[in-house]
Amino acid sequence: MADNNVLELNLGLGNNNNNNSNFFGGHAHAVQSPRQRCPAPFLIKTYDLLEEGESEESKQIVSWNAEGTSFVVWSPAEFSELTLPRYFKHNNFSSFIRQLNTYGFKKISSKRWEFKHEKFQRGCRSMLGEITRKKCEASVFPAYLKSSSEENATTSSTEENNQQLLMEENKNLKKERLELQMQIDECKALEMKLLACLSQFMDTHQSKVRRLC
Amino acid sequence: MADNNVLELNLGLGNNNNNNSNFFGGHAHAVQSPRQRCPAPFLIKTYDLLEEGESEESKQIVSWNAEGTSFVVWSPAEFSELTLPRYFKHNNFSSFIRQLNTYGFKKISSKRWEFKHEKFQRGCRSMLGEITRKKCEASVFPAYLKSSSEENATTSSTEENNQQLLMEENKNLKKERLELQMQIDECKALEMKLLACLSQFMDTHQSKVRRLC
DNA sequence: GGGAATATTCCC
DNA sequence: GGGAATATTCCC
Repeated sequence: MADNNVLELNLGLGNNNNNNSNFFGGHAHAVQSPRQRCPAPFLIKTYDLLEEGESEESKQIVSWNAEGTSFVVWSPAEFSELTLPRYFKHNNFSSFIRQLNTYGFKKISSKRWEFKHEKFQRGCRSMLGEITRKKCEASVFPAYLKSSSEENATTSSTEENNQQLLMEENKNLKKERLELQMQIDECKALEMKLLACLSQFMDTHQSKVRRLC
Repeated sequence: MADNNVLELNLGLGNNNNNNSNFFGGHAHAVQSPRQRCPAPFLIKTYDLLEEGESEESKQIVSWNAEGTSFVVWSPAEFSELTLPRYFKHNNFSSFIRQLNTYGFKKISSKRWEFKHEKFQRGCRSMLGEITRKKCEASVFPAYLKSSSEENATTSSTEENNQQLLMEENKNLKKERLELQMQIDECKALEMKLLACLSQFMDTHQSKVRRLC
């Protein structure tokens, strides 16, 4: 067990940095409070990759837009071949896009590979912590309760409403769990009785037959 | 959308093969019938890596045991540095171990890094399809509920944090409900069998006694 | 775009 | 060893 760690190599061979947690002294998955978290590795890497691209040549591959409110991948081919593997464990443009979608970025041009997220802007590294991964759950919230845009300021009434519904459902689920558990206990008790009955019956039968013979 | 594919590069740059699905013409996550599936990429790579190691030098790094019923990583350091990155997207021995555990391999020696799985044996590539990933069964309460005081959340995010915890707990409760329901179904089925058994036994007994009297 | 599977990481 | 988060892949 402890041996694993001894044997682990940190060669830092190349195309990625495995030491994200070192930088932020935190655990990527500690507690998921939506604000003020250390940003996800993906966001930091993407931000770094844009910051690094201050030379003219790299700007032809990927860069912020003029205002620094979105970014453009000018050359997806070079970006995939040269940039991605230096930051990630792959060179697939579509995997990069998948991550952008996961974190709520929007493609804002049909002509260019231009992506935007309210909290992802040049010079605002500290805002990255406010970008959260989309949850895959969603079944908890009825669709009609969801606000139309995720970027909206949270209307407190909706939120309270949601919370109340959640607590209600939660309470019911716990009650149901208790009932199910009791059902199981009953089932098991009955099972025992049946088995006892069967075994007793077999004994009786045996001796009765023996007596009769 | 379709453009993504056009723009994707398959450079085969180096440390990994992204084209598993090509070999098997199947989808890694198609239908999960327990038998006769195309094996998980991890299993194929690990098997390949052992098959490749027929030269004497690579046998000093990793090899099957004498009977071909388990395998040994003789040199974890070289294995991590040289072998792993040629098959996987990392060079961490512990990540490799994590995968072995996920697929149900057992460490069978305290002195060596020797691992065994009933369905993972030399010359039996076709058995790999019978090895399945372990399912992750979640406990109802998220781990982070156990530690009482977490990082100091701001008053505004406390509520959101709360909500997230609620959603998490909710999700887990639903999962547990399903499991309990299944337990009950099993219980009931067993009950039926026992009752049938009992009644049949009584019939037999009755007629036997009647005949004897 | 996003659902869902597998892979990798990090922690206990 | 395994839980759980993030990353990567593959498919619709």
